[in-house]
Amino acid sequence: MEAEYFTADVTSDKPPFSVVIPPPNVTGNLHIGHAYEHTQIDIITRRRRMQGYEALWLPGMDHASIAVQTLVERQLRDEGIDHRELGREAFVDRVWQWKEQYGGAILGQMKRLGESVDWSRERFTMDAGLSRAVQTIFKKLYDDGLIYRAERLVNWSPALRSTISDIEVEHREVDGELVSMRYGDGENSIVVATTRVETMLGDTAVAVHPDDERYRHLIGTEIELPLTGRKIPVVADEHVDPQFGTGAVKVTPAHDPNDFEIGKRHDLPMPTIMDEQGRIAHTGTQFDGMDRFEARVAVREALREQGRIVEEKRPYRHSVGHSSRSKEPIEPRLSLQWFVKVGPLAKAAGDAVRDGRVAIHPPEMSKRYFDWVDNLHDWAISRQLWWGHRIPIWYGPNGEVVCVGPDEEPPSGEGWHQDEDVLDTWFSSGLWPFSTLGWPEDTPDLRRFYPTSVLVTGYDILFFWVARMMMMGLYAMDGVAPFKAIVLHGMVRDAHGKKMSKSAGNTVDPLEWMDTYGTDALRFTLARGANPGTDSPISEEWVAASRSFCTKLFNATKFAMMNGARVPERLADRSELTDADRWVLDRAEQLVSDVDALLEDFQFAKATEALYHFTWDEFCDWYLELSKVQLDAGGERAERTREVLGYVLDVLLRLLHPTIPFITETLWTALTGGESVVVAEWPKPTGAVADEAAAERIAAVQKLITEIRRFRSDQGLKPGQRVAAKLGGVAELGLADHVPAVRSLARVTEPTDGFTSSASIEVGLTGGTVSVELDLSGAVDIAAERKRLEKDLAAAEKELTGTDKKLTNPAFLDKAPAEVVDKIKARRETAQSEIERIKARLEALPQG
RNA sequence: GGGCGCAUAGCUCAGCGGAAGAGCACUUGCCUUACAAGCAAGGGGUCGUAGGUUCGAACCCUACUGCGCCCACCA
Repeated sequence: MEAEYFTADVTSDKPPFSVVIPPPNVTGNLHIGHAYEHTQIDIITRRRRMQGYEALWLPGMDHASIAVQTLVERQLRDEGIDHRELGREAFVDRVWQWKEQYGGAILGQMKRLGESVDWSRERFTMDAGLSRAVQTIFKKLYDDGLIYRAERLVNWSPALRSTISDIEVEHREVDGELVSMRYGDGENSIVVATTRVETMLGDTAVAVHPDDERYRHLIGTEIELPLTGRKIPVVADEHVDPQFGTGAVKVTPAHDPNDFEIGKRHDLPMPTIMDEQGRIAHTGTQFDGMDRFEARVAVREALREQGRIVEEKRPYRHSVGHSSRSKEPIEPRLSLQWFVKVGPLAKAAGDAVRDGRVAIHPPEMSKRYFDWVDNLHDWAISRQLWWGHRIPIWYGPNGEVVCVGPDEEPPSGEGWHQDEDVLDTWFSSGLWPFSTLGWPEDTPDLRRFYPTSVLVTGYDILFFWVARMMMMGLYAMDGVAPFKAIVLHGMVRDAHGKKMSKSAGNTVDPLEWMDTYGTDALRFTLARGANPGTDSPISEEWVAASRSFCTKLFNATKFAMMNGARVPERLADRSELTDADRWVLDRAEQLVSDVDALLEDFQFAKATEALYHFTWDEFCDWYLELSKVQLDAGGERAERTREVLGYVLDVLLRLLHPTIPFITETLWTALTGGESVVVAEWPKPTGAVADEAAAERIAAVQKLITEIRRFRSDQGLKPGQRVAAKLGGVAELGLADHVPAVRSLARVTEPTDGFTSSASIEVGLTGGTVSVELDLSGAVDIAAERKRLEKDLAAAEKELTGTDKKLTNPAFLDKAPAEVVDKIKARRETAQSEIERIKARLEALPQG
């Protein structure tokens, strides 16, 4: 157990900080999506810990009971065992075996991601403690009249032989058929249409609109229902749209939601004509025992033989609800189920976000949330499964119904039995933020960590889980919402933004990448793609690039330490530091405040990007190179440089630690001699005022060096080849101190006695021009030089035209803010002088 | 049927009213004493189309086109 990661040093006065983390995949695999999510959570938590908060995770597992049950059923089937014959208790044992088998693997994988969690078994769901929480909340809801039992039409999954909830139904467009058929005969006949012909066996009426003249004479009469010999009434109902189809609707109350409502209004019988596996049953016809799809064909052909088929449209494209777990079309089925009355719960859940007590990141996602909680149907919570929390209701021999609380003895004796159903998996998952903290007991954890600080999860689970936790939390915890912030991320996609799926073959195994490139490289890649609320593509190439970054960081630290870098007690006075020192310190200062603000706002991608660019483009490419010159100078200068190197690296490694914990731990402890960067202090801005003048001089040096390098490259000089050069105008611009740096980085040496200027370049800087004369001691590539100058000239002329156009526009001068006008004016002047300079150079060039 | 989002360099994405950006890929030259998993230099975009607002639009508005997602009990 890695307790030191989150329980050690709990001595600060910082408020507690807790995070709810979603569970890994029930199959036991660490999916790349989980690596993505857990990386974000770990970044948040590690930063908080460095800031001195007492940070706690509430890890979850096994919440998806239907999926677990399906998996174990499949496993049993592979062994040739029908789980129904196994019996309930033996089945539950199997599930526990399954958990033992896969649970451990998941823990190992999480640890490799660098996560620091108490994975002790007590925190896992389905344990006694959590069952107690489930029982307590059920009883409370029951006593408050928010749980009721009713016969309703529910979504039935014939494959699972269980109810599923509304949100577990996926609507998909499928090619079906629309069959119109005649009921009754002659004058007393009506044509109705359906996509599910087999349901006609359960029809108990035909409905028409009350004002529909075509059918007025039939209302109240009875017509014959084919194949069954039954007589069914024609009823008038407002629900029927006279414009649609024939204006007449067959009514199957037990197998269609609309028809159920019509059936209730007209007090129609509601025969169920299918069994729990979706086979026709109890109709007394030859179709009994047929599967529903088989029956669809058989019934249609039987009607055709009787000449009752009037019209067929095939294919007929329409939307059909499918079970999100087992993928087959769901069947509306009439059955007795337990429901939660969600009205007051959903209202509270909506209000908590509406009035700002809970913030959703990114805020655009709030609308989806409101649409959902504001239009919620009552929640069917009973499931006809064996794995899950059983409904704590006992039935007595004389029709008694008793809800048993956690400290109550269930009634025993002849004829008493517990409800066979288990609760919807989201019922217990909704309790997560407080049941994991020991609720219903009044524990120290609960007092300290509820409400939790932040929930990080995918937007795909907003309705399933987030909204449930909101409802349950607010209800159980006296109106205190379970978290202060909800951070929604997108899905990890492949390199081309395609959804990852096993069938598309574009899934990735994060463990393989971790082995090849390192865990930090994977984490860095995932963090770099983590823009709130949007999907994130990932590819192996990008993980490789992240590994390069880690290597770069390693080498930079190695270089600094080889040269004696050390973290100073306190930095030397600014007057003892060079422009380069001041510049890099100011940049680091800026980085601290940028990264801190971005992480505070859960902008992982931007924070990671800022760290990447500072490390590579500023620290490595410029400061390390400049520091070589300063180190060569020796003495105090070198000593100060070692301190700046140490200081900046220390800050940088601490800033990077939440994202790439492993390499930063190694480098930071080596550099500082500190115990562990995990418990190091999170960098804070020092409040130092940036030295603008130093920054400007460094920018000038960078430009000068780049221009010389560009010239060298154009002239085909090898990077290592040193060339004598005279630098003119340096002192006038206050850059005299930087000459050694320019010479070192641009690889130009002091002119010697035989110096002959064979080429020269001029670099325009703010405040003046530096001229560089080079002794190439050989032919100068005049064509290349001309080409380059012409390109620069074209750019400058374009700039002049653009700025001129603005400055000659009176409306612009009149209406644009003064600072914008000044900026454009300055740009125009620069362009003007550039053009003159380049033109002079071109004229001076020998003809070639 | 309702709602939301996205169209910017070859690919993946930032930028969201005042000079078109990054990473990868690409071209050229380099084993320059931290790093070839590297260094240096460079090429590449009328910011989906058409209108409008504005001194000024990738950015705001309208329409259109093409993608993607969510929600939904019309036979």
